[in-house]
Amino acid sequence: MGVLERVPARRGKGAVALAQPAIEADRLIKGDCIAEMAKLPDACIDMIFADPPYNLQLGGDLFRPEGGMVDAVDDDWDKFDTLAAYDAFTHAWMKEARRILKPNGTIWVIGSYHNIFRCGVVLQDQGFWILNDIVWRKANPMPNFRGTRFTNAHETLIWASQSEDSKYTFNYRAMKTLNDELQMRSDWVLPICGGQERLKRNGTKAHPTQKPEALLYRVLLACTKPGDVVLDPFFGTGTTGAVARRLGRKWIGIERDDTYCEVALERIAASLPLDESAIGIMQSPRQAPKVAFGTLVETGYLEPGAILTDVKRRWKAHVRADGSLACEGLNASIHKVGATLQGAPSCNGWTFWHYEADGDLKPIDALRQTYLLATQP
Amino acid sequence: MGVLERVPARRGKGAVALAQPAIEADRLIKGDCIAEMAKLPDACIDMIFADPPYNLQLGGDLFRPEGGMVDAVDDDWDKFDTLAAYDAFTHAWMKEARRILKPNGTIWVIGSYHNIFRCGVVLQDQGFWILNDIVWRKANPMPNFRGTRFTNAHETLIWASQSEDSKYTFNYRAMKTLNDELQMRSDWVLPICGGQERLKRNGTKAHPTQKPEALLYRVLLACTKPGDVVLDPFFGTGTTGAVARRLGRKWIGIERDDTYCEVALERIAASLPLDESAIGIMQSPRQAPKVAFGTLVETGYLEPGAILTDVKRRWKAHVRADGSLACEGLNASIHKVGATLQGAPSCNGWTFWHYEADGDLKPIDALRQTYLLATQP
DNA sequence: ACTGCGCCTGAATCTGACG
DNA sequence: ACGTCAGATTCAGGCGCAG
Repeated sequence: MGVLERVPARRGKGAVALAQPAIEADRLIKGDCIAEMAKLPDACIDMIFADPPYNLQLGGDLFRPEGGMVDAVDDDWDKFDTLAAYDAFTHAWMKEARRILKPNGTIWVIGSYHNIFRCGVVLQDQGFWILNDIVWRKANPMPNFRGTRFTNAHETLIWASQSEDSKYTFNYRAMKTLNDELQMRSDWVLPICGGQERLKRNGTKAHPTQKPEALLYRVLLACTKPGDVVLDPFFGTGTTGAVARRLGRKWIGIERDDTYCEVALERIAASLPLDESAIGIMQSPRQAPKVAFGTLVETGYLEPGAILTDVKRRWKAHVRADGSLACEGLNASIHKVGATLQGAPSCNGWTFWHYEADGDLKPIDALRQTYLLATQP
Repeated sequence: MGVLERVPARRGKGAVALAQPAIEADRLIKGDCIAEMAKLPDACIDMIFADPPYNLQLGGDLFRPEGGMVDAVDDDWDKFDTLAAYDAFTHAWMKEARRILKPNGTIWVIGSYHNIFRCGVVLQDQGFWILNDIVWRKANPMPNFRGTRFTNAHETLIWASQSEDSKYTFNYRAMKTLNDELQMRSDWVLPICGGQERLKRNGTKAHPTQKPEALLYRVLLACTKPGDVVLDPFFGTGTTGAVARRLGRKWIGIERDDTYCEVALERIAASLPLDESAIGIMQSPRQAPKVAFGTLVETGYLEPGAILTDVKRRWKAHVRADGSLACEGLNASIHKVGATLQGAPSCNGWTFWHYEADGDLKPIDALRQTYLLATQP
C-alpha cells in the first residue's frame, strides 16, 4: 500500500492534520478482537461493522470486570454478575474500536434484545453519537412454537458516529434510489439468510447466526465510499468481507475460530468484485460540481434582462448582468430574493425561480442541468 | 372495593401467600410519579405501561423544505442535564414500579433510540426479565427533511416480567386472531396519532407526544385480563386510561401537569366501554407488501451490471449497485429512466423493463413476483 | 354527492464550505 | 472558532374547499 491520505484533524483541541499511511487491508486476522485491534494504529478505519456475541458462556468467554463492582441494588446477584461481565467485555472492545476508527468514521452494531440495549448504552457512555437505530424486519422469521410471546421477527442495528459534529458518510441519494425514490426508513424488510447463500460445512450450517449479504450490502452502500476500509471484529464466516469485496470496499476481518476463518476465506475468494460501472451510485447534488447562477448569464443560457417568475407567477424578477436578481426594489442573489419575498428563512432559488419556454414554466435548475450536460466530460 | 384476591408468592424464597385488598382503581393521581408510586402498597398492580421522557436533546430550529418550522418537543419535562441524571431518574421510578407490580405482572416501556437503550439496561439491572422488544413501525412518520440520516420511522417498546419464571399473561389466541390467523410478530405497523383522535386544547395539540389508542389497545389486549389493574406513571393525556376503560380493565394514572390531568379526565369520561362486537373494527387491514427495485438487487435477484431492455430492444440499460438504471447518459430509477427515454410523463418500470432468461425477454415484474413468493409467509 | 387539489402536521438528537 | 451565505431538502394522512 503506502498510499498517503489526509485525515481531517478532529480529535480534540490542538490536534494537527496527520498524513497517515493507509492500513493494509483485504485480510483476515486470526485472533481475539480486543488484542488484535490493539495492534492497529489510531484512526485507520472508515467503518466498523460489529456483530458481537451475546451468549457468553460461563468459563472461557466470561469477561471479568477490571474495576470494583458497583453494589448490586438487587438480590439477583448471579444475573448482575453476568451482565456486568458482558458490559466490561463490551466496553473493552468498543474502546479499541473507537480508537482505531477515523474521526469521521462510523460504527454499526447489530444485536437482539438480549444484548443490544447494553451495547447502545456503552456506545453512548463512550461518547459515540447515535445517528439511527435500524430495525431489520425479517421477512421469514422463525415462529414462536410455544405461543408464549410475540414472534421475535426482528433484530436491531445501531449506527453511530464518533461525536455529535462528525462529518460522517451517508449516501442519501443512493438510499433513496434503492428505495424507489422514497427516503430510506429506519425499518428494513429483508429475508433471513438461507438457501444457496447459507454456508454449509459437513452438511450443517457453518455458522449459527450468518447474516444475509443484503443487510451488509445496504449498510456498506449507505455509509461508505468505494475504497473505504471496513473492519469487522467478529468476522464469523465473513459476510462483511464478501460484500465489501463485491462493492469495491476494502475489508479487515478479525476472527478467533479456525473453522470460521477457513470458511470465510474460501467464500471471499469466490465472491467476485462488481464491475466498476455497476458500483456507481447516484451522487448527491452536494457532490456535483457547483454552477453559479452568474455562469448561466455569462455563457448565454440566460440573457441579462430575462424575466423569471415563481411557479404561481406571483412575482416577476429581472435577471441582471452580474447574475443578481431584481424584484420589487430588491436586488440580490436568486436565493436571497426568493427568501425575502416569501418571508422565509431560506430558499433554494434554483427550484423557486422559473423561466418561460414554449409557453411552459420551467425551473432554472433545468438550465443548470443542461449546462452541466454540455460542459461535463 | 374490598374484594380480596390471592397473590401467588414468588418474591424470593420463603415468601408466603398473602391475601391483599384490591387497590382502589379508575383514578388519576396528580403528582410526581416516584413520590406517588411510593405511597402505593407492594404487589398491587397487574401491568405498568410507561412512556417516560425521551431526553431528545434537540439542537436549534429545524425548517421544512417548503419553509415551515417543525414544532419540536422542547418541553421542560424532557430535559435532563446528563445521561447519568437520566439514568438516576430511570432507576428511581423503575424501582418503585417493580415494588408495586405483582409478581406475575409485566411492565411495558416505550422509547426511541435516545433513551430506550438506557431503559432496557436499567430494567435488566433491576432483575426484570425481557420477554420481547416490540417495534412500532409508524405508517406515516415525519420525514428526514435534510437528507442526513435514515427516516426515523419507528419507536421501540420493551415488555418485561418481574423474573425469568413469572407466570405472566399473554393472550396468544387473541393476538393471532387480531393478526388474520398469523402469529403476532414483534413489529407492529400502526399510524401515528392524528386526525380526530389527536386531542386539542385552544386549537393546538394538547400534548406533544400523544400515543395512538391502537397501540395501547394491542398492548392491553395481549397482556392483561379483564378486570386487571393497569398503572401508567407518565399518564399525559390518558391514552392508557381511555383504552383500559374501553377494554374493561381498571386503570390508575399518575401525572404532574394540571392541564394534562384536565384533558385526560374529560377524555376518559367520554370514552365508552367497548361493546364486544365492536372490537373487530380495530383490526388493521393487511397491506399489500411493496417491493422496491433496489431490494431485488440487494438480495441477488438481479446482479449490479445486469442488462435490461424494453420489449422491442430499443434501449439497453445497466443495473447499478444502488438499484438505479444507467442508459444513454441518464442515471435514475427504473421508472424515471423509462419515462425520460420515451418522452413520457411517467412510466411503470416494472412492466417496461425486461431481462433475458433462456433467450426470452421477461418483464422485471416477474422477478418481483418470484421474490414475493419466496419471502411471504 | 363525489373528486381532486392544496394545505397542514407528526417524539427530530437534521448543512457545509469558505473566509 | 466563528460568521456568512449558497443552496439542498419531505411522506402519508386528514381535512377543507372548489368544481
